[in-house]
Amino acid sequence: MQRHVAIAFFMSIEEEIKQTNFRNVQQKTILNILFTSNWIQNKQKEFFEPFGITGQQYNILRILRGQYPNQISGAEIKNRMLDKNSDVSRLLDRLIGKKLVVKSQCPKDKRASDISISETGLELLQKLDGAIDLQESQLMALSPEEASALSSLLDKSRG
Amino acid sequence: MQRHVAIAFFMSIEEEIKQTNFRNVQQKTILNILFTSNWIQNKQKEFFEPFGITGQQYNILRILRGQYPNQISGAEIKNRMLDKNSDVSRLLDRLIGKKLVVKSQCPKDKRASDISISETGLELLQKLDGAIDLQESQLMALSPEEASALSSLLDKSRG
DNA sequence: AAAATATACATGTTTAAACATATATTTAAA
DNA sequence: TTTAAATATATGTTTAAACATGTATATTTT
Repeated sequence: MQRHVAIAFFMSIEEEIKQTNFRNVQQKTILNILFTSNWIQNKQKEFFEPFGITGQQYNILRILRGQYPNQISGAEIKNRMLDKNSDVSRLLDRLIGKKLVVKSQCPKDKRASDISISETGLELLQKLDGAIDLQESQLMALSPEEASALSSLLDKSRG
Repeated sequence: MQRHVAIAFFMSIEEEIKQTNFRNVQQKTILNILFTSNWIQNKQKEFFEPFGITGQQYNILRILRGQYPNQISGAEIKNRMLDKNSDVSRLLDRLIGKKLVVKSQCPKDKRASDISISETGLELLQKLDGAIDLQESQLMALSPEEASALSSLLDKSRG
């Protein structure tokens, strides 16, 4: 049997924000979540830049592909978004401008709109898929078990 | 001996963003970090609003108090911030406008500035301290051990 | 059915974030 | 020592976030 030793180097939150005194471990953890979120968003911005979309726009495309070929309303998109404050109306305008999304009035409820991802949008996502998996595995340097534990703790933390 | 049973209800990330199919657990965890960060920031915004400051401004005041009575440069503040893209120059302008921060030219390096928290700023933080502890313990509904495990996993995830 | 209320979305306005560029000063190189 | 490169910060400009308000349609109440 062969033994494998993985040595990983990473910076603690203390090093990242040069702070060692926290009021308590809960505060430190809150700062760590905010810091890590910014860190992920910066990596994503870099990644998406050559494709001409933002992380938030990708988020919407991903939601729409999940429903494809069904259409959903703007309100439903908002419900599913990571940032519940998003200005969905104008985010969609930009995606429609890029021909990645199509919108029509909902016949059953004329206030609402039927939104779906376009062929062009699907093609873009398809082109991104492989790269995304790679990028995400690099972004999240944890084993499946560790990632799962992290996700559960986050769920619980929002109690 | 008495037994205590704590029953906590919380929503999983699947429920929060109404998505059950993730490409892998790493992707789910990334989305959970981004979602939880937004969630925290929304709670913080609500909390800080009556005090007339934003979460980012509080972050700077906290950094400056950590150095008090020493002064630090704008660049050093940036190094210690959660969001390394912050526009420190104009964030400081706003804090100076509120008389919470004072700035002078650094005599040793005339390019740089010496920044410190004002008496008014210290008083504001002092007024906030108790409320912050309470708010943070509510924001982070985890035991010290769980919070610590969460923070460690976040550190490791940025490998 | 009429009036009141709620909902889905759009849009106007104010504020701040993002990004590039400019300026002064300091440090390093030729 | 003059020039070049780097650093600290300020500022101009473009873009998007935040917040309020408006408009049309739907639902509920009386």
